[in-house]
Amino acid sequence: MVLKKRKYYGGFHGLLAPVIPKAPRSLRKRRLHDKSLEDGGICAFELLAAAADKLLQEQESESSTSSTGSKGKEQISIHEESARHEQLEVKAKVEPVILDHHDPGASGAESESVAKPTNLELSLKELPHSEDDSGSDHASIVTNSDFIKKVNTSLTMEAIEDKPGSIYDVNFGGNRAEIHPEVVEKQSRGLTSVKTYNMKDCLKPCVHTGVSNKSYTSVHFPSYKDKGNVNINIRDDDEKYFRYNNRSNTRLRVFGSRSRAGYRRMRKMMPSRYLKAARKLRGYELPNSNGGGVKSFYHKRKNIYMGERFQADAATKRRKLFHHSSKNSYTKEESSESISNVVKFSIKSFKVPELYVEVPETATVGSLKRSVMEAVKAILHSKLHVGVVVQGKKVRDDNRTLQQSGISQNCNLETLGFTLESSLPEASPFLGRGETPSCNTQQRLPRVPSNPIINGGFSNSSLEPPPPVTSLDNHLEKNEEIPAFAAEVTTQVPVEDSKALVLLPALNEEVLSVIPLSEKTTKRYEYSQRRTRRPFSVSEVEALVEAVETLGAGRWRDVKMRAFNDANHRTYVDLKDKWKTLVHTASISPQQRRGEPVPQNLLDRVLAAHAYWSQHQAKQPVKNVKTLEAPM
DNA sequence: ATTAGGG
DNA sequence: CCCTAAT
Repeated sequence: MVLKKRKYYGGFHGLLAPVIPKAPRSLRKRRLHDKSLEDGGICAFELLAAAADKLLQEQESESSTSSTGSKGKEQISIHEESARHEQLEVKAKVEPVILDHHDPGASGAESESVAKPTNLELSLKELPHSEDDSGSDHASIVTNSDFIKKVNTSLTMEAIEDKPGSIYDVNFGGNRAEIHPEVVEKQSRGLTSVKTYNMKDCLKPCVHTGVSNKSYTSVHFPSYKDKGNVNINIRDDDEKYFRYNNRSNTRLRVFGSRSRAGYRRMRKMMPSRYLKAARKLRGYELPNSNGGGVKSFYHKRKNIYMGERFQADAATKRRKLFHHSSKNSYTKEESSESISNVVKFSIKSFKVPELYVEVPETATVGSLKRSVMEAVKAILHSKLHVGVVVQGKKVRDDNRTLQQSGISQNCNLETLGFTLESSLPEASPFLGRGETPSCNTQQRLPRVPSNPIINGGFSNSSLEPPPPVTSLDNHLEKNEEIPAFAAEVTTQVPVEDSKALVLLPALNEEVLSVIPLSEKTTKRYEYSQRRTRRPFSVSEVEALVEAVETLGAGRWRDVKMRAFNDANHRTYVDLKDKWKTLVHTASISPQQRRGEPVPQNLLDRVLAAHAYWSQHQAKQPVKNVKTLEAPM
């Protein structure tokens, strides 16, 4: 309904908000010395980066050595030196089957399909224990793997199929292999530390053609600070993901699930309550519940032809739910024995606001690493706060009791949520670093405040800001379906009464590089941005007054059609509101009025019409317009 | 989808 | 303008 409403009159003008420069960059300047860097949180990311590097190096250096024997077998070993040190080593032996020919090549010499074993080794060392137990335990970075898929040195894992336990396409710097999740087994070797996971030896030549635009790589680092939990999830839009978890024990898990590609989109477009409903419908449960923190969404795409309202609406609703998108999984237990009911919460994980990393395909892993790092730092640098969300509403009053807040034994778990919110300075601080604008860093629809977007500090983005409508092309391969993601990253520019959808690249450069959701920034962008303000012009007021005089106050739908049928950005609700303000304006002294002054004669008419319709049954069908107009 | 009001 | 309850 609402959606419809917006669609109906929506148009997208409202979305045509000025591009808001978003991007804090100053943060990038901060170096590894930052305290936050030393936090576990950051290390986690480093791990990722390190892993990527390792993979790369291994791939490049190893030419044909099969260190572990079994050929055609992938192996990922995780060494757990000790829970204390949390030194982890992830080894992955992969026998690349084919090198992507199209690969511009990490090393041009390998442009042929060559089967070479690759030994991948990751060392996750010294996961720092955090000093404080505050909420910066988790950090999540979600990247659209499209950006790195074609990077020779990238590491990507994506589900090839949309079925549970389907095959994962693993790309280690150009070497591709497939992994069958269901075959992954854990082979614990002793209490000590080496746990090996064998992926079925199903390496198969896999030519990478095109890219699934639905792929997302998610790296999740739950609190490893104090608990040493580290999660690395790599999932695609279909919600499959690999996860490395070193909670109490090291585990590697592969999750496969039904397609939830749309879920993400849905989440962005729908009010949480709807999402919940959707989830329920599908009987889907967030992986989050087990600490994973990876959310998936089911989305029912709706036809949209006039985007403004639709998106605005969706975004808007979304925003309410999770203040900062940081959602968490937790469990609540009840105590039947307490004197006064006790509510126990077992929060298994927090998820920081999602971050989106957007980098050119040509970016290097190193760049990606830096980008991620920046993002993490941005978040961790700020103080984190915990928010409590009950039934989609944030409980701001810390003095309220749980009971008063609706958090009782009987409360539905689904209605309770915790969020981690960071209070980063302004986004601007993160901008900075004159980096080459990444070709397509774009802002999201004005109405859909973007998630933080991290613009990798890549320098070779030769891409020009894509022209309006084609901007999406940069993100999508021709035949690919336009993912919601891309759409959301698009910026629309207001066009008076235009129904055309105009997508523009964000203002160039100053493209934000890192926009972590933060108390402040998020507030501004939240999940949705309010429509750009568009004061009524005198002529509009005049039209409105005229319409109300004839139709009466209350028949806004008719007023809309009569006087603003072509003004897509004026909904009947807007007209109703405007009338309200007009009545108010007309009743106050001119000195108290603001904005473009409305001719007194119009205000007089407003008062007259208001008085008139207040006494008459406004809603009836057309009345004697004369009656009213004469007097006026 | 609209209307009516509060925020 | 946004958000919602109530139609």
